[in-house]
Amino acid sequence: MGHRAAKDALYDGFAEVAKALASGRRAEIVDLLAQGERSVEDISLEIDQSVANTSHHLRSMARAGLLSTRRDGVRIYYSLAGERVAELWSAMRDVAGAHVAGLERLAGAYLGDRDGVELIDRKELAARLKRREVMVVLDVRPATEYASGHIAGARSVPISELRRHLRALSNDGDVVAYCRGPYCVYADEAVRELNRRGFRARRLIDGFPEWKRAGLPVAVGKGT
Amino acid sequence: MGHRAAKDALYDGFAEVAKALASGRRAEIVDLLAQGERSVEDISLEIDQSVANTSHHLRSMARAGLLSTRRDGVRIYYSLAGERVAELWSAMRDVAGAHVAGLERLAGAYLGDRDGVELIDRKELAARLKRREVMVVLDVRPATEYASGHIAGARSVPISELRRHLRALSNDGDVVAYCRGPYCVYADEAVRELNRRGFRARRLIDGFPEWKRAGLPVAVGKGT
DNA sequence: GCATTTGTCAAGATATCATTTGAATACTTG
DNA sequence: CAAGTATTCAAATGATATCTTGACAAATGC
Repeated sequence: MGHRAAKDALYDGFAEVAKALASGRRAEIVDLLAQGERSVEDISLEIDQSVANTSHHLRSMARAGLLSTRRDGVRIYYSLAGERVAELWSAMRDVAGAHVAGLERLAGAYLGDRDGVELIDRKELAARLKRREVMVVLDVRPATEYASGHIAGARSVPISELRRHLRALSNDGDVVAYCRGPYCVYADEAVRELNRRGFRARRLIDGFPEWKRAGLPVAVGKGT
Repeated sequence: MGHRAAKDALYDGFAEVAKALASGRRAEIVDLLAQGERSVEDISLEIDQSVANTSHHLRSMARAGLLSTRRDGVRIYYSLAGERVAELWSAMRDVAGAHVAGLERLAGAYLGDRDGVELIDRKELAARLKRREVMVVLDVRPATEYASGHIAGARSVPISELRRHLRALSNDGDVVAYCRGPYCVYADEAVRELNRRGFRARRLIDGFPEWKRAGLPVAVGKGT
């Protein structure tokens, strides 16, 4: 094999990783797994695809080194193969967000009108938590995701159960909601609902994976 | 457009970025541009493709937000569209290196036997430079890449001119060679040649872009 | 103006490839 | 062995990516 052929082959090898991510459905899977491990069936429900098709996508990403698996009884759990994969996904999302023509339009179509949703960044939230300000932080992801890791001090209030919890929320102090990441709808919905009910609510600008990767305080388990 | 359709469209948008990187030749281009901007013809020579085909690859990556352009007279210079793109490439390379089956074999075929090439990591080299130890740092990339940015204190000795410079190198103290990145051959070749001539030579484990991104001291210009 | 240099575009040849579905198969547990 | 879960297979579908060739465009300099 000549020098050029060897170089081409090597870079084709790198490109395998990009190929594995070059599909919207697989991007959804990676985004989901950034929250923690999930079973095949679980994933297939979340991305609205058949189990067979989902399995196919998962296998091919695992072959490319993006995912790893763990068997527990009759179930197989997939997760990201490492920290670096999460960073790869985050970089890809940022690059797309910064430059891809029309991505803003697509995000708008999915997330709805974001004008009414006030944002708070990681740094400010972290500082406020550290100063122990009076403030409620709501993790509006499904309970299992909360259990496998959440912002230290946050309460689990899945978006589907937000209304039930509204009564118990005190109306003084701010409310901050967060979910899976910058393009996740749950926190937007929560903030809009809370604002309608008279709370001063904001959403964290991104989500839990970014918080954790920044080395900020996290907790694990079902909590209270 | 339904909720599901909107979500799919958004994630297809993210996947565009991966698609743009999902080819070995385009990966080579990004790796090259991580060293600094280059003209179309220059790039086409480096990746051994026709100008037309190279232009095509460049345009499609620019559309995906990975590259930006600048015109200077009759030439057009392409460069990475931002820091985040360099990070994306680096994450992709690392994930591939850590997991892709057979990548090691491919790297071996391209780089040759690496057993004889001793490595030094960024941290150690930075510490030694800071302590002002007696040591020669050689930038063995082409001179233009050196000029557009290099490790502070390094000397430009393109691999093609290494032999001519050997005589002038003092034989006490260590020699460290570096080039474009972890999979670049130049530094390997330099270290092997230097070892044959009786120097104690090592290669920096990655390359200049990683050094710069780590916030370590860099310099710009032709130097001495 | 006109030739030169450099890059882009359009069309086409070629060779595959990716996605999805449904049925069959494997693996683990009880 | 039966039930539940995941993978694989075969096949249909509908493209898609890469590269080449040749024509065109934009800037420069004579």
